[in-house]
Amino acid sequence: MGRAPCCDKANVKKGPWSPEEDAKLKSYIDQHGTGGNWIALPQKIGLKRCGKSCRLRWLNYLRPNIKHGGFSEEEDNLICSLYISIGSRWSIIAAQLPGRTDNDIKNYWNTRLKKKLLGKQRKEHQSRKGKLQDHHHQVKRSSGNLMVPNNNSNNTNSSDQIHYWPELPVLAPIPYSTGEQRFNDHAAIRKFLIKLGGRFSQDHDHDDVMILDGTSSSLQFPADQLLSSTTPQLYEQSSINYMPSSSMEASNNSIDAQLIAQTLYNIDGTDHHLQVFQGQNNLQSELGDLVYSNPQRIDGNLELIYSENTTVDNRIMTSAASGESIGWGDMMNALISPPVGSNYDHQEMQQGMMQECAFSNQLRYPGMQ
DNA sequence: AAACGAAACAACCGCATTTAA
DNA sequence: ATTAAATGCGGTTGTTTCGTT
Repeated sequence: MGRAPCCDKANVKKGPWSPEEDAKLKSYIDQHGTGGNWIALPQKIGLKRCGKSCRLRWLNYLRPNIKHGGFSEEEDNLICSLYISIGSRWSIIAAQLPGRTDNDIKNYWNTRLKKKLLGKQRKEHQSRKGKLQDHHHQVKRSSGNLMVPNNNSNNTNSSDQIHYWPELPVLAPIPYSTGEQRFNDHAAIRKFLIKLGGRFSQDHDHDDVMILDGTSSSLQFPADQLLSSTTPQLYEQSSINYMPSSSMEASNNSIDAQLIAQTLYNIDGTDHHLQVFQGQNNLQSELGDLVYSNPQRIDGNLELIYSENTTVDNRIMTSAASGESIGWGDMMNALISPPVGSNYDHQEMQQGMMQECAFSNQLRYPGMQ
């Protein structure tokens, strides 16, 4: 048995909205609000529209302070950064961009932003391909631990650091340009992170305090998996206490929560973003320094995020280049697992990572195994 | 000027989640 | 606790606009 239809399909108008319909809907909602019932609303005001259609029209076009088009570089960066972190959760991404709707952002991503990034990426890919292969062989010969860059090297050119494990996308801080509340709001952060799978210590018996942007929410994430994989260790920094969870069941949602927390942390407009890199391996520190001392690198095009040597492997680039859509699963796999069939030595790479993480964890948690 | 294709935008559809009875 | 309705979301499709030939 199928689901009951939300409206009488035969009696509802479809297609573009006329100015009259818009006016009717807008004036009613302006005066009375939605009444908490979209399904009943069209009948009330004599619109032959499905309630869902009314809702969509209101949310995407009629409600006040909606912006269309003219995305700034700042917005581009934020969208890309969040997409990398949480995937195609457009409503969440939209919540970070005042005046933007999820539909708008989704369309913008699908029609322009993705191409813009991939165009850049492909150019980079071509120019670096030869360089990368040469250097990879060199490193493999000279070092047993790929995670540890040569400390003697003063070379901060990112193209010479690309042989190590991919860093997470890191963005220069983007100051909020409006007074609108986003994740500065305690309740919003809480709600959002709970939704993504984070837990608050008041719900459990913990006193761990994680502070995002000065907000003293108490959060805890089962983050073991990420700590032993690719994520920079954000959580133990001076403003954030991370306690590794005893659970090994780090869900995707928890990973999402961490990633977006990190993303938001990185872009929250304060200067403590540099702490993200403390306690990490030298490479990540250097990359952090590099990024923040050289915002041009990522300004407007996010080359770091999509450079072929860092986060996105050939599987994605191939599918993207051929016009296929890139799924979040693919993206995550590319971030968390090494590229299969690439030039990287998978096991060697992972082993190096594990060693490096164990070492840095030992430094940070001397008493812990 | 017409035809065509690509890009951009608007809206729909179906599924998942939330809410209320 | 259960269930149906309402809502929200993301993927997809349809339509319009723009640029090129």
